[in-house]
Amino acid sequence: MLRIGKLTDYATVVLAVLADRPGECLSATHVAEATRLEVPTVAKVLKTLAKSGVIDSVRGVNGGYRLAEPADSISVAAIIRAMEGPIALTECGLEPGLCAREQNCNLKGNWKRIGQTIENALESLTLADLAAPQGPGLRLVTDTAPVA
Amino acid sequence: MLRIGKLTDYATVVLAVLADRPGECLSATHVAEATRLEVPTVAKVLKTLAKSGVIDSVRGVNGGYRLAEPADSISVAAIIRAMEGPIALTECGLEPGLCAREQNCNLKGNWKRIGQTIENALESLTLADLAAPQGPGLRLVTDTAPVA
DNA sequence: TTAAAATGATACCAAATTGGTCTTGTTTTT
DNA sequence: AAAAACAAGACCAATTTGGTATCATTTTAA
Repeated sequence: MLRIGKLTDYATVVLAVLADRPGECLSATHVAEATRLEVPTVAKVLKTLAKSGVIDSVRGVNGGYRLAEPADSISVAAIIRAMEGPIALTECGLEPGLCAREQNCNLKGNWKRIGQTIENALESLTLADLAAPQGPGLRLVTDTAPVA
Repeated sequence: MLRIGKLTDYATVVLAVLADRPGECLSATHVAEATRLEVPTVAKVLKTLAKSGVIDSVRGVNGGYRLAEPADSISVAAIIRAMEGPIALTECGLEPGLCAREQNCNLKGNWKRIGQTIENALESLTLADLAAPQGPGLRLVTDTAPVA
């Protein structure tokens, strides 16, 4: 199963809550109650998202977190990147030197392209689309330019 | 990093070798030498691929493995499915009942759609494309119908 | 008929990743 | 000054995964 981590899944749920109350500052505790997730887990997710700039954090009493941008400006790709790092299916697609027989391997470049294509698909899908109950215009525009 | 297992990566390398000699029956040992991978690992990959019908196996002396279909008929999606099972990014996208708050979660359906979109993208890419050194027409046609 | 070559099946171990929790420190408001 | 909330990092446990070894079965060829 081509997969992402559970925390990334949680991240979308958490972000959906924030998207529901634009501008408001919600504490980790509040989000945990809304999502039925454990507080420490939610806190971890929120911190990770804040570190990469997807959400803003406000410290002190009545502090909390809020979206850094409107929900329709936050791409699913950005969320996944925030939680999991660069999007690539194989290590080969990331950095050279990890694969022992890199020079004889004619597949590496193609894996990279596949990853980029998927990333493009996720780039054009936003948090607003995800949060919408059965979002009407959930359209995925993917890679367009032939990768020659 | 949105990822697939190492064995799936190996599978593409292994299949590329088989694609290079259409019709010929290559033993696990031979493929291992060609790919510089360990024999037991290659054997495991080949067996998995054979079980799901991507390649055919021939037992006995001079036996081995060969592609079940022409390389341009074997999709990357089929390879990934053979090695990893159903393509889905989250458990929610697979079977209901795994998520505690499934009924209050408005994201589930959308995750499933994202997974299907990616699967479509991988469906239209074949082993022949992967094996081609710098394949000219590496085009990915993805989900087309708006997911309303 | 027998031996060798090859796959089939299974079990097992070790290591890496991940999910989850806890503790301590810092900031800001009241 | 105290309380509320985030920040940072250490830590542990469990699942998964990669990799290896063992034994059985099939088929060809001498």
